[in-house]
Amino acid sequence: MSNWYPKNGYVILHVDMNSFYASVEIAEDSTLKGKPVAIAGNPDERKGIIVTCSYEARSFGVKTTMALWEARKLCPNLVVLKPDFPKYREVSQQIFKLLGTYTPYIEPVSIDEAFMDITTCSHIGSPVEIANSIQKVLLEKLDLPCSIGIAPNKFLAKMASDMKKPNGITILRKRDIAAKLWPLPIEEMYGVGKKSAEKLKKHNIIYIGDIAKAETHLIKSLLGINGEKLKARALGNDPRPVDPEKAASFKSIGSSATFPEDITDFEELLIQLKLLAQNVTLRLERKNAVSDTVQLTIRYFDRKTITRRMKLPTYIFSTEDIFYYSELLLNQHWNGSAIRLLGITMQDARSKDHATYQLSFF
DNA sequence: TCTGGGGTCCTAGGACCC
DNA sequence: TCTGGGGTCCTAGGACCC
Repeated sequence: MSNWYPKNGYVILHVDMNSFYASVEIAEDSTLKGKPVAIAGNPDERKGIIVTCSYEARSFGVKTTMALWEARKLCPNLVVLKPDFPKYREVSQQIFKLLGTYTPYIEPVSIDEAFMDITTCSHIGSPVEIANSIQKVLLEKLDLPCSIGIAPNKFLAKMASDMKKPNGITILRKRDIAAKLWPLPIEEMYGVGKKSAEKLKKHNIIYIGDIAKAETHLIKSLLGINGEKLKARALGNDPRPVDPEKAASFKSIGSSATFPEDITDFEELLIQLKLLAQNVTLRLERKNAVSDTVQLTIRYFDRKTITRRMKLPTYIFSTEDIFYYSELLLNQHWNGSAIRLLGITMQDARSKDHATYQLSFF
């Protein structure tokens, strides 16, 4: 059993850190161990929400995206911390470095998640032995727990890592699908959100197994191309390779902010817009990127949200340029109502090196 | 006392060209 | 003398994920 390696297939791991931000804080401050800990954006603001929380906090019913005041009501002793993203990014790098000692075929999915293709790692050990070793190393060196899924493709590995938390290792072979995957409600399937679940339920598609068995034309008419993909995955098929190149790639880079109070004053909006432009510049610099499409997001007091974008004839990257064009967009499209959130996103971003030809015309 | 911030991918309509 | 079909670019918005 522990020597499971398919003759003509891949072995993919999905490594998922458990309540990552909270775990990083607890690893750093041992007095937090065993306490209900939550990371919340704007801990002092009324609009703060729970970003992550420890399993102790979860036992009180505290959940991700829950309003902070609501979480405090459920768990009066909740320890609430501000997120420290630079710290999490750094720990994340240490994690990926450790994962890199097993194989170079690693695709980071987010700050705390990665796929690993260990098909050619049989000299290190069986998949389960490798997963055990990874868990042990991350726990010993960084004091961080993770769950790992082992499967013949990315989708199944992802679903598997979700099945045992925290500290789980789950194998999901093709032959396990009917017993382990199909009984799950569709909401738990990666790629099925609230909207899709609603549509599917109207047609009596309740469990992942129902997606697998559904007529292709039905699922396609309901969800389009994504529906076809979902059906294939529910049947255990996912051709996507683990792509280490993805780590360095990017398509858009942006920054947005929800204000403590809605803003109606134009001068105040400009001040906020400038701050966003500065932030976007920093992010572009970090990736050595430029872009020729500026997108402004406006969320009004009633949460109605619009996006307006502008394609430019040249690449830009300076705060001045980004501010100039986003102000233009704001001027053109603001309807005058109170604004709750502003965001600037540079679309179609690319590395400066790839864009030097166009830039050289300046 | 409602609901953050960072992204990706897909769709769909209109303009324009051949 | 009533109107094809394909391709690409641009824009806006929706769904989803962590």
